Amino acid sequence: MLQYQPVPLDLAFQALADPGRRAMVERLSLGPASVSELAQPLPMTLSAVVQHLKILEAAGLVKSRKVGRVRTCALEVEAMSQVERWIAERKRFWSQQYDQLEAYLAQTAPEENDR
Amino acid sequence: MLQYQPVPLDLAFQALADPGRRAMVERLSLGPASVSELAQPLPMTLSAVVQHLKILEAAGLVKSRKVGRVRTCALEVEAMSQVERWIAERKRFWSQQYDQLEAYLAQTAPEENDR
DNA sequence: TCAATACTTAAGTCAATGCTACAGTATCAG
DNA sequence: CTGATACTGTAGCATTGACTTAAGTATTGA
Repeated sequence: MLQYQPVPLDLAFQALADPGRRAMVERLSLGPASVSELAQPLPMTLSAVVQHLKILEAAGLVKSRKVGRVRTCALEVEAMSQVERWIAERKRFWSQQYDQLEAYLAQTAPEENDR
Repeated sequence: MLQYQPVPLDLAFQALADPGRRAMVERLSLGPASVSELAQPLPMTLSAVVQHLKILEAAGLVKSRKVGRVRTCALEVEAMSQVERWIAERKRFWSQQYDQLEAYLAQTAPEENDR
């Protein structure tokens, strides 16, 4: 548990940017599934699902194993946690104020406006 | 505090997928900044930064106000929280097991392997 | 052994993205 | 009033991304 050199969480954010991929993650959050099971509710070919799966795996968000002709996939919770942590840390700093923008502007110039 | 009609977090995830945009968010997590301040450390034109800013604002992650000729930007913590929450909820379900994939496979077929 | 199942891989297409250049438009300071 | 400052907006362009179709390769059940 020394250091996660975590495939820069760049890949994770990029992977989660796609709605189809997020749908796959949602499905996997309920438990492992085969590629076909992942594909079944999605409006795209199996081929496309396999491609998305590769992206999720490259991002470390999903892991899979093939047994016989079936590939079973599962969520990698740790990668999810990394993303979660990044957000939590950005929030920590300035998150006290109800509305930081107004507060900041009021502090320097009183009563000015534009958008 | 009735209901956040939250600009589908699709936009938020998409916005955070870009490294430049995440850099802007990181900067803003330290406190409000002008457009030029946001642009200064980034290897792109001001014009590009403004475009990224629009995407962040459309996603609800950033808010801005123009006073005089300076536009001041700040993080919208609530939108960040929504993203955080989505991840937390996906993690909740199956996250107990150390390695859910192996556990699941072991449960159905013992000792088989491929990748 | 043979057909069906469950992926896999490779092209190829088409739209969305991330930039840059360039041309403004409002302030602001002197 | 003038030149600098701080954006703003629009084209144009080179990539990247999300799919599809088509052609496999293992596995499995009868």
